[in-house]
Amino acid sequence: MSEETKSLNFIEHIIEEDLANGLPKDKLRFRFPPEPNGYLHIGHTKAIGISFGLGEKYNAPVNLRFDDTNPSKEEQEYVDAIKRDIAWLGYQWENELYSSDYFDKLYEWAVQLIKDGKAYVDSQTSEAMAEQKGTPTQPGTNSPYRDRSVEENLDLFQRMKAGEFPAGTHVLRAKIDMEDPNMLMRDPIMYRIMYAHHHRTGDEWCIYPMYDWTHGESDYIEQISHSLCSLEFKPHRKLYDWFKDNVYEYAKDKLPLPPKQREFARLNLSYTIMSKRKLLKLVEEKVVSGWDDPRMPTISGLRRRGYTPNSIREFIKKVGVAKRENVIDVSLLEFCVREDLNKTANRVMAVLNPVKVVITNYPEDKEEWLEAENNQEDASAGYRKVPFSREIYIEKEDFKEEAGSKFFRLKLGGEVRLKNAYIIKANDVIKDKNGDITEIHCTYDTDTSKKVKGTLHWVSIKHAITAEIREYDRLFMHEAPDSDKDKDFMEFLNPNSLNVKIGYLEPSLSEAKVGERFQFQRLGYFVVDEDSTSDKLVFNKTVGLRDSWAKQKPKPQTTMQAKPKPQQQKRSAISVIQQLGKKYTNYPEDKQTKVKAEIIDLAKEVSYDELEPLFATAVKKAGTRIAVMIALKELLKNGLERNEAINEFISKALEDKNDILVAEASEV
RNA sequence: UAACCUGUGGUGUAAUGGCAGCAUUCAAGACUUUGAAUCUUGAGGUAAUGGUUCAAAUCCAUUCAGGUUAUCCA
Repeated sequence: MSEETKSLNFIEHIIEEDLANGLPKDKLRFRFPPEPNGYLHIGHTKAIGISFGLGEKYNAPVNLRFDDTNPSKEEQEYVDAIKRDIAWLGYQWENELYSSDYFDKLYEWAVQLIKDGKAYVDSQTSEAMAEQKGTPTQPGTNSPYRDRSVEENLDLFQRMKAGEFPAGTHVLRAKIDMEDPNMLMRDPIMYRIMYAHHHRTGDEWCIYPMYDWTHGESDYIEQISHSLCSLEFKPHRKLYDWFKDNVYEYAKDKLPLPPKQREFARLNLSYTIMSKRKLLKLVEEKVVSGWDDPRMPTISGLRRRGYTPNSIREFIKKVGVAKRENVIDVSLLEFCVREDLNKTANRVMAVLNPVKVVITNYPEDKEEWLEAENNQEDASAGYRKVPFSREIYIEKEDFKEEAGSKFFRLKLGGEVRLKNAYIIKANDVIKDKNGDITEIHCTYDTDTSKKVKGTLHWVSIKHAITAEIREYDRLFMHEAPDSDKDKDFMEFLNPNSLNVKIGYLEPSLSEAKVGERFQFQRLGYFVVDEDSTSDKLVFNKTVGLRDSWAKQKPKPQTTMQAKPKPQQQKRSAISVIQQLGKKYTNYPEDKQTKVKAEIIDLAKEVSYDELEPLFATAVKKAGTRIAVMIALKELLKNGLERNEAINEFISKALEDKNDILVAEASEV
């Protein structure tokens, strides 16, 4: 067997084990089963990435199955949007399927279960049934209809299907166990009566199967080998298996592979929400412009924001798969787009907060078209020309009349390089009556070989084109907006999540097309929004560049006072000694020598009061005792007086069965 | 407080009993016609306590903490 050096996640381990136990590789089959009741968001991408990723890894088919068993919530619009988003991410499904395709088969199996005495029609109100259900701590009680005869059940179920009863009057239940500690096993409902138009089956059905009855059986019909879902479905597994085991008896000849449900932790992203219901609320209350608002965590929102499919797939890969609750920092997502866009986005110059610069020694009617590299990360991206003239804009932030040596940008009397152009020196400023700077007067120097610390981006005023620039901040000001028990997530909305301004861009951008991505040098990545028209460009800011300068100065009026990172405290010397000790006996000799020296060094910072409690360390923990002994020796050497406790600790150590400990102790 | 699940640097994820890695984040430096990128270096971790073992993040026990499950939703 070839040694797999790459690390596997727990699902891959399960699959490898199944393969090792004889599951043929060509039987591997996965599925992604969204309900078409909303748009896909970044959280779904994890599930998509897992199942489709496994498909790619094992060269196995992955079905796209719409779980459409509740016609009151589902719409074709969502089906279309989901397909578009998955395709955009670059995944290919084997078959496009619908749970509703299996309504006939499910009905047939339900009848079979009734015949076998494993399902019955209950005719109580939902309140009465809830009452009998019990609680997690109290067992439930049987329905009075539980022991109806097979004939009666068959008759009623058939009439339910035929539309003879109003909604809510009857349900079909599986007959399992009302006392099962797992609430889902207490005679779960399999069918309810619902007179609703289904986006695919129309008015053909008036009874609809419930999730638990549908999902596992759909997996089974499609011969899915591993059915992967999020952790919240863990309690459903027992029921999933119950249905599967029973149905297997009816169909095993034609459908030999019983699927296996496994659960992983869903993705949570800091400063955002993932609940479809809550996202819908943002749309309905017009907090955002729609499902594809660039601030939304939906795939369509991220797409419009300028994220690339690649960056999202990379993000999902980095996030990994496990079973513990997690909150992923948005900075990881941002890292992933920057990494991708850095390699692919062409650089251009744009000024968003302009101040005018007049180059006094540059002729008024002169203009030059200078060569600029499109992307130094990609030699094939080529060059373009940018116009230079006597009057240009630079960013207000890039000029100060006076500043310290840490300020690399333009200041009076200082020199700075203009990207792709010349070196200029600021000589004078002109101010209006409010004292605001209206013009900076500079002189230029054609010798571009000299070294200057700062480089600024700029645009020629005469040639600049304007565009609407939409800058976004996070939608919520709380790290976990929907986790607060007392406050509604809407209270954490950031009132300044959208900032619209006019930007001045180099003229080459007049050719830019919707969806095209650029790096505005020194500012960030921007994408042409679909709101652009032939005479007005609109750009969305995808993400800023990393800015280690901004971190050094106190943040100006940011609305979003980013929470200071919890200090990564240095650990105390004693706890480090303790930790080093734990493994001591485990190390090879040369490492022991190194660790010992380290402990001796650390012991200089340790007081006797810190050390003494560790004398009581369990006898078995020889390593820790050795470390304590080494530290103690160092303390004694530095003048610590011996006392009762020390003597006892040493004499006990001398009798220990661990040779290293004895050796250390005897040196005292 | 019934059942089930989960605890590894700030965050995420590896290590199936054998020297706790990787990524991100943060910090310092080098380089730089983007205070970007790149490169170098550093900081930071096995929830606690016992036990089994030559050897424990890993196995056992106890404790602690967090989560999930009670819709004719999925």
